Amino acid sequence: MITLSYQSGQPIYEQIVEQIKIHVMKGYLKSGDVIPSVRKMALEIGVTPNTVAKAYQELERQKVIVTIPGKGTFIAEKTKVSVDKDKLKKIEGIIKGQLVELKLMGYSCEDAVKLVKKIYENL
Amino acid sequence: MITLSYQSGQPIYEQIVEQIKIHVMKGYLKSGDVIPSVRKMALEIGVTPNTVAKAYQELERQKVIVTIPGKGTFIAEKTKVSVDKDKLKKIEGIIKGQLVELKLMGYSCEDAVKLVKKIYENL
Amino acid sequence: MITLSYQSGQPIYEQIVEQIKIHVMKGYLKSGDVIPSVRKMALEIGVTPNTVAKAYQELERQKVIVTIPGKGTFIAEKTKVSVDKDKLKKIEGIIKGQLVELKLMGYSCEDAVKLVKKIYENL
Amino acid sequence: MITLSYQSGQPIYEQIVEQIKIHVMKGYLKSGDVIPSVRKMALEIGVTPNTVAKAYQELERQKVIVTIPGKGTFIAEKTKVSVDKDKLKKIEGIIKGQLVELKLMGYSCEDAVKLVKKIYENL
DNA sequence: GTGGTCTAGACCACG
DNA sequence: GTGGTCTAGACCACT
Repeated sequence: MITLSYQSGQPIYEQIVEQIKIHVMKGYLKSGDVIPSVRKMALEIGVTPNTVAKAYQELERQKVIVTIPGKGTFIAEKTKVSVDKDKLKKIEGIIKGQLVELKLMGYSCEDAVKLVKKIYENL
Repeated sequence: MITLSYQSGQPIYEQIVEQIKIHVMKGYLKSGDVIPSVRKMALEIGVTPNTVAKAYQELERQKVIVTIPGKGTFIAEKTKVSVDKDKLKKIEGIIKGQLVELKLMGYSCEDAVKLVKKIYENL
Repeated sequence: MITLSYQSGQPIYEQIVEQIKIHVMKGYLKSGDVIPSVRKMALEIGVTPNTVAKAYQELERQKVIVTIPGKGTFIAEKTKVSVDKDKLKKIEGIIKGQLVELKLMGYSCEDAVKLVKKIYENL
Repeated sequence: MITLSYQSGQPIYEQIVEQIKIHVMKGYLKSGDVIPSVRKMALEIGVTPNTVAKAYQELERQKVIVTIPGKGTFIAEKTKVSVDKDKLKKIEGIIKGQLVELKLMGYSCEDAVKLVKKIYENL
């Protein structure tokens, strides 16, 4: 369900968050589906429960999942995500940093766009 | 010359590195130009010399600048940057993370591409 | 594990880097082995954690070790080191300087070669 | 007479010292020959007189040259260089460091020896 | 003046 | 617990 990379530099909990979001986006996980408990998930992917808990907290904060105490954790109903200006700015900043690197590596605008398309379509 | 954001979470030294690279890319800084000494720059932007030194060392490692101890620091001659596979993978990973967020915010592939184009052209 | 010389003039962090590389080469440290945390190592050899951290970062840059923040630092899988032309030139320059000294001390080419062989075999 | 590299990392004054020693070794400069004054040399090679002065001081300390106040600076008579144990150890240490790098780059003992021979013969 | 190195101590995110 | 970053201040070698 989740595959982790310890070398990407990306925090483990973020990788969990991101991949669950992707699963939801792709439709592998739908509203109301149960997701494994913190402990089960921790065992499955070989990390400490702490890390999974942190990921779940973040997902809950983003209203992607809901935990019903005593029952379990479920995928939330789809809600329109409001476009948060601050968040968008942050995203742009991060992308900008990566585009700088690409440009220095000789990537033209078209090259970069092609790369982005490839990644997006693979989402 | 350099503007810092203490809220972005991005390390200061990385911000310095990135902005100098951008200045070079935009042509504001050319081969042979002197850049402020570690101390001067530190005073200007209000950080300790150590932090600036770390940024300069990173830039030197990437062959963007050349420092001659006792003389100063200069913009290096342009050299073709070899495409590092690992680095590219890392960049792709980061972009992927941001695209996920964008998609969740309702961005279509075209929207994302448009955003990327806008950012790239502003480089 | 590490023995430092404060008289050689060689930076502490370089000595750490070099000795860990030697340990890896000699097989005392193998892929996957843990090396002491920055703080532990710092205590052991009596320097500040910062200096050890600098050494570790350099080793990571050279792909000798892999560090997983929050978990620890490990010896990386062996990877073929690509021959860097600039680096080779630098090495030749340094060796040249030492050979000049040796020649002035009366060392013939054979003497020098014998010395090099002795050092290499002791690696 | 002297060619400098600002990128080798080797101090300028050391480069001057080394190259003059090489000239002497090769016989281009013989006992009693005059070498340019500090100022002349500084102009010729484009460094500050300070740097040349430092080099000359070092050469004098090593009895390679002698300055006769009011007359000029001359190549000293050849004197047998006594083998200084401390110095030898230092040289070995430096060579060792470079051999580590070479070994990591895949150089065998023979490769290293070949390199050393090439450099020595070019002295 | 320059950059390079080191110390001492702090805060933070991550697991 | 881990490593990453930053500050404040010091000393050194080099130009």
